[in-house]
Amino acid sequence: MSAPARRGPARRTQAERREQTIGRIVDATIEALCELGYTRTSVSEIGQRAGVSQGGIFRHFDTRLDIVVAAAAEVAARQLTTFGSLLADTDGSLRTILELTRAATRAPINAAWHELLSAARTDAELRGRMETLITGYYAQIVDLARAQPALAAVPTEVLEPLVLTVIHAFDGEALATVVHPQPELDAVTLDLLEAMLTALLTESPAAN
Amino acid sequence: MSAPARRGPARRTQAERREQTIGRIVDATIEALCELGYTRTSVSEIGQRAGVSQGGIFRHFDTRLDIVVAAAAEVAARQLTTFGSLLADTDGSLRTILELTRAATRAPINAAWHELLSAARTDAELRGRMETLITGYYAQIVDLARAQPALAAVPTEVLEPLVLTVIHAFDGEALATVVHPQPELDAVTLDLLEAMLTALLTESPAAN
DNA sequence: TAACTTAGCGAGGGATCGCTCGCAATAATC
DNA sequence: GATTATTGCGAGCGATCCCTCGCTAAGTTA
Repeated sequence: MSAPARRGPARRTQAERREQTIGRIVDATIEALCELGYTRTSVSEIGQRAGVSQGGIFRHFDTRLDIVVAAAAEVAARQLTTFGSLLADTDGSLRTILELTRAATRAPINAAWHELLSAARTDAELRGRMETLITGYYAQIVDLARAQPALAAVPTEVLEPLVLTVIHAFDGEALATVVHPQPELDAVTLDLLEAMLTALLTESPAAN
Repeated sequence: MSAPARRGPARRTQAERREQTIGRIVDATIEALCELGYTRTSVSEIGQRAGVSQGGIFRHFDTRLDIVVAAAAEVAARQLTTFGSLLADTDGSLRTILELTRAATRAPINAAWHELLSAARTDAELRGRMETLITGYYAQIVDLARAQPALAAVPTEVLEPLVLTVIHAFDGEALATVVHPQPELDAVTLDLLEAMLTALLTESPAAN
């Protein structure tokens, strides 16, 4: 009865404890950002969701800002990996790419990203902390697009604005959908985007 | 010396006082939404900008929510009138329409609209109060587009998703620009949108 | 086992939040 | 001019915010 037959959570090293707790805190932060928005994602709210006391959180993060910045990095990383793997498992048709992109922008986790972007507009400190992250995020998205055969006909210099514009369109759509859903237009909009892109690609594949 | 030679603000009726104060409060709210964002637009912040004490504001609005809802209505109305008059004073070319639309979405006042939309996502009460307003707002925007000769070739049933998608693209662009500005892409993006739309219109003006 | 470091807890500080309420000033009514 | 209604003020209430700090628990090192 004195051997390692102990009840409660299994014995963990300090590094494991720390890593797991930080993981729970970041997960909880993303969750709260999605459900409650940026400002209502308070430290105590995060703590309740993560199963960590308010004070305990500050053992791993100096300020609330550090927490949300870590959450932002995690959101970007997850979006890139999930979107990348989804993209690899399908036919590379333009239609499929558009559908996956819309699904990614409407995913709950992307709402957390929107919250952070929106908050960064009026929060100079958050904006500064997110700048390089956002630059890398967009760059990797464009890289993913560049590897798609369906977009091979797009001139290099217009690929970036094209990809970003499509994403912006879906992002704006996702934001508007929450307050003003129009499910009957979803299919039409996707047809429209596909038609516009194919028309653009078949008309002047190299020039302009 | 007893005649109406009185110093200070001119004599106003109660209706005038009320109307002017409410106007200053709404203006201050829009201003604060642009500069500080939704949650930092506190009642005392609004009061300072409007020159009204915190308690005085509650003579005209029962809750903070009522204030921001009034501001939302004012923003929508202003955007519609200014955009409509700008549109009437120019050639109705597709390029000009796109440029005006981008300018409207990047205007400071539109940031207030974005703040309200974003906040409405996680604030059920605000969302409920803004629903009809947003529906009417979008409907009037589509009506403006429907009156444009440059878009006469667009089939009626695809005009709405087309207009909304372009606006969403500009909205998303405006949001991203704050944290990740790419001024060198602005012109290219506009060229791209114009090319996509003209390609769509010239290719299949009636079918599909 | 003893000494030490790290992880976690929760009460409390200082600040701000939305909102209430008694009071003063202005306008309307008699 | 006297009375009443409206507008405006600002101290104060309860709640919540981020963060600090003294403390215990868990893991590490000797």
